[in-house]
Amino acid sequence: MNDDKALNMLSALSQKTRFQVFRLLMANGCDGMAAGKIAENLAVPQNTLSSHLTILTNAGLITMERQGRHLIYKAAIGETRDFIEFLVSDCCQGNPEICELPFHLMKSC
Amino acid sequence: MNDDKALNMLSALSQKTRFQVFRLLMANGCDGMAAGKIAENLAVPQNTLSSHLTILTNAGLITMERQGRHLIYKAAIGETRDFIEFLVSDCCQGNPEICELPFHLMKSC
DNA sequence: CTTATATATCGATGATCGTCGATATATCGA
DNA sequence: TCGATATATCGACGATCATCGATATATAAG
Repeated sequence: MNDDKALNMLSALSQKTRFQVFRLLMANGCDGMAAGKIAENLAVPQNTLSSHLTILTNAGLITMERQGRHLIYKAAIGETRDFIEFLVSDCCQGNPEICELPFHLMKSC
Repeated sequence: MNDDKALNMLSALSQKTRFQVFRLLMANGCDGMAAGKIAENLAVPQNTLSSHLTILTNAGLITMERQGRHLIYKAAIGETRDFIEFLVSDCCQGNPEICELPFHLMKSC
């Protein structure tokens, strides 16, 4: 994790539809969900959603794998954990007394 | 915390200068830093930084208080904790086995 | 091979955003 | 009260972004 990667993730998540996609996939866990199912769930046009999925994938927040004609997207749990750890890491360096930060997050799928 | 508030925070953080400001203030903890000092640290023009500070403040990520001619900005630790908890809260609802999530974050100043 | 399904890419358009010069406001010191 | 310091607001411009119709690609079924 580094500044640029974290910024990409933030910028990917800072859009309503993409945020909803991310949360939907998070809630769906290891099963993932096909692009079409996601579009249906969120009532977003197919091509619009597709470009959002590309952005989330490039940011490393979700992953894609093909299953026949379907593309299954899943939340990238490990990357998300790294991202969040990076987000809060600074509050401890200047003033360690402010934080209690051994937070054990999400196992991978 | 709710979707709109989280989205505002994400969108505030998804810009390089604002991200640097946030991390600088995080590292600076309870002392905070005057607007001018922040601008100097990050080598950003005064008025540009000022608008970024407004955006971060409106998002609830930082706070402002006047000290004489100076405006002291500080990271809003409690709000940040709420934000992060909200970010990862969903990964546990669908599949509680994925997460181990009692993470105790930052005390307030 | 042909048709249907699932999803991506292209291209254009309107909207939002970051930047910065100029200016305004607020506070302090003399 | 006046000048200096600290910071905010305004206005405009160029750049980036989200959306969506149209089209392309890939896979499966018949």
